[in-house]
Amino acid sequence: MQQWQRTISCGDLRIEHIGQSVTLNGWVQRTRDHGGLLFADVRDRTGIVQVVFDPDVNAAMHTMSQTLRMEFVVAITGTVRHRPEGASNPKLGTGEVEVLVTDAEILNTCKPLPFMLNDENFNVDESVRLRYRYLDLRRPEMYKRMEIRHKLVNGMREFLNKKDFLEIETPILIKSTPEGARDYLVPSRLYAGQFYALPQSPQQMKQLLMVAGIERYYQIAKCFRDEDARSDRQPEFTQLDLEMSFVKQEDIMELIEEMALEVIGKVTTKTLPAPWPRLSYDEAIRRYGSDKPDIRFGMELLDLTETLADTEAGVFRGALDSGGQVKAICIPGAASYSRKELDELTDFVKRFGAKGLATIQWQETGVRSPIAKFLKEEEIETIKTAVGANTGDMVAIVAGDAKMVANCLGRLRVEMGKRLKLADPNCLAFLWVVDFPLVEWNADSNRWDAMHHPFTMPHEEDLPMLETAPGKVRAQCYDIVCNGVEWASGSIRIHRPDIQEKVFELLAYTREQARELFGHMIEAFEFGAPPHGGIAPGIDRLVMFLTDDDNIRDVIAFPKTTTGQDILFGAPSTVDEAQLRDLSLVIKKVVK
RNA sequence: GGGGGUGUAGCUCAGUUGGUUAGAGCGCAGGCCUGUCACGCCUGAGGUCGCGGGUUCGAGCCCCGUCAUCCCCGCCA
Repeated sequence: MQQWQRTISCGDLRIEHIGQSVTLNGWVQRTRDHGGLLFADVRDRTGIVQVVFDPDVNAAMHTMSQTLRMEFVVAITGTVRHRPEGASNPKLGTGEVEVLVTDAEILNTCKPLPFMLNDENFNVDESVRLRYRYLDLRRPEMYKRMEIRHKLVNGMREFLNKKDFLEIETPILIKSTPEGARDYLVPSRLYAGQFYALPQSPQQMKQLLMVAGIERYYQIAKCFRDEDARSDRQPEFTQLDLEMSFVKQEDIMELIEEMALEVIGKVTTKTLPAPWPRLSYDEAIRRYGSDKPDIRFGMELLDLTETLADTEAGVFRGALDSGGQVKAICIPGAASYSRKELDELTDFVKRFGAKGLATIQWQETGVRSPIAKFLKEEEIETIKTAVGANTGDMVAIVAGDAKMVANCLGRLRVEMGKRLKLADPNCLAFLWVVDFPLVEWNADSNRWDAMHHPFTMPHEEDLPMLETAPGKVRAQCYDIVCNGVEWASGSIRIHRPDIQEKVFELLAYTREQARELFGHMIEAFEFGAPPHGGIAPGIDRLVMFLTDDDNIRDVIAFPKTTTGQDILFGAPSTVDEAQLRDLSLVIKKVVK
């Protein structure tokens, strides 16, 4: 074949091309050899089209076609024609037409595959897929994920460029600050015993860019955190990192909401309720038991503390007397749950610190409850009224420390929402969670910890409480949550050295410690730092929302396993002793 | 750091109470077939039952350890 480059993509072929001679490039998805005619499905990234090798048209090509195997790389030249009556394939976009091959060339062969790329019920162990990721990514479902990801990132860039943002790269080798997550460390060759760290986020750099007068910055930023992975968490992930000067919280929130609605709206058919609701942290915890509530369904937490204020039931009395709470969710239709199912739910909440799960089931035949003997009949009725339960429903009650109660019932609510399919899968329910506490008491280390990070600006009107009631100080901090998952986190930063100093003091940093860790930041703020703030939405998670994936690895081209390894490349790996010597690292025992 | 699931052919899986030569579908190899599209039909090759140890006359199956992977808790400012 003289000229093998494509003239059209496989997936684009339609009736309007009938009669044209075309050249296709792609991979052989499958062949169907009928002895005479041989059909082959040719795939490129746009789709699949059937080509026909007919011995009466080109005997040599027909003979050659019998050597074709799955995933051979081919160039096909032929005439587009209508498929015969009754032979069209409605499953393919190109199903009305086919290409009658006049010439063809095998551009490359392919070994027998380690797994089938085109199984209808694709179900291959992930480690096999990752080992051969370049094959896995050939599958149209994977290609679509990469394409959606690209479109989202591209949309964000276009939107922000239009709004006069500058995209600026920040370094990957930076200084380690032992705050928050564990740092990935990179040994320095020139300075024995010293290390760079990979950024957990470009947080400090982008703030310095604001001091530098950039005013509007963004970056599609890789972030690194050396912590254990999860199905929705990788040690290496991507954020849209963004920072603005001379703005207030409201400005950033409006901008990001506008961006998200515009960019996401272009690539999804899911419903995007707008404007996004706003919930204070306190309200989110109170109603949903979580600072990242899924608001696609109700089943909100109900406070029984008042209802049971005078109860003599030991389980509740103890919690109330020690200043705790009694809260509940009402689960519709759960009155029929068996003992086994209830035990399972009890085990579920116990994982999050609950001592137990008190249940009351209102069945047709009467009330069924393991705690009935501790409660007066009218108390059970009061509870029923308080939670609005009907016959057929069940109330699940957790008592104890407020934080634990919220967490347990919040998790139980999400779990039951899943089981009962209460959430609309075609809805992207974004919302803002605002007014986070600035700091949180850490009982283990007996000190206040920053809830967001130590550069977060308190609410102006709460500043006086920094010294008197730090736990009540609200931060100018705002998260975006979607369908129960944290998507973005942002804040207005402290730009005044005096406030920053007070916060460091509150966080129990000595002047020396603060200088040592954040001296460069403190100093920078002394040189005319403008008021500024920003936000950082997660790219991987956004793609997951749109592709309905619950596995973050599926939206990343080359992800790590849950155990932090790269199966394709074999990372991490041991290195030459010479390399270690260069880095002044002596490994006494090589750990596999 | 902890809890749980999985590991048998290239892939997906079955494998009875511990008992002869470990099976199926797909893929692969050879053959037949001119309208299939998960083409069909015939034949064949293909196994360190994750690895190591133990119990037993005998282990894919039971016990101990270990490795890999997945899910979760801790952790993730």
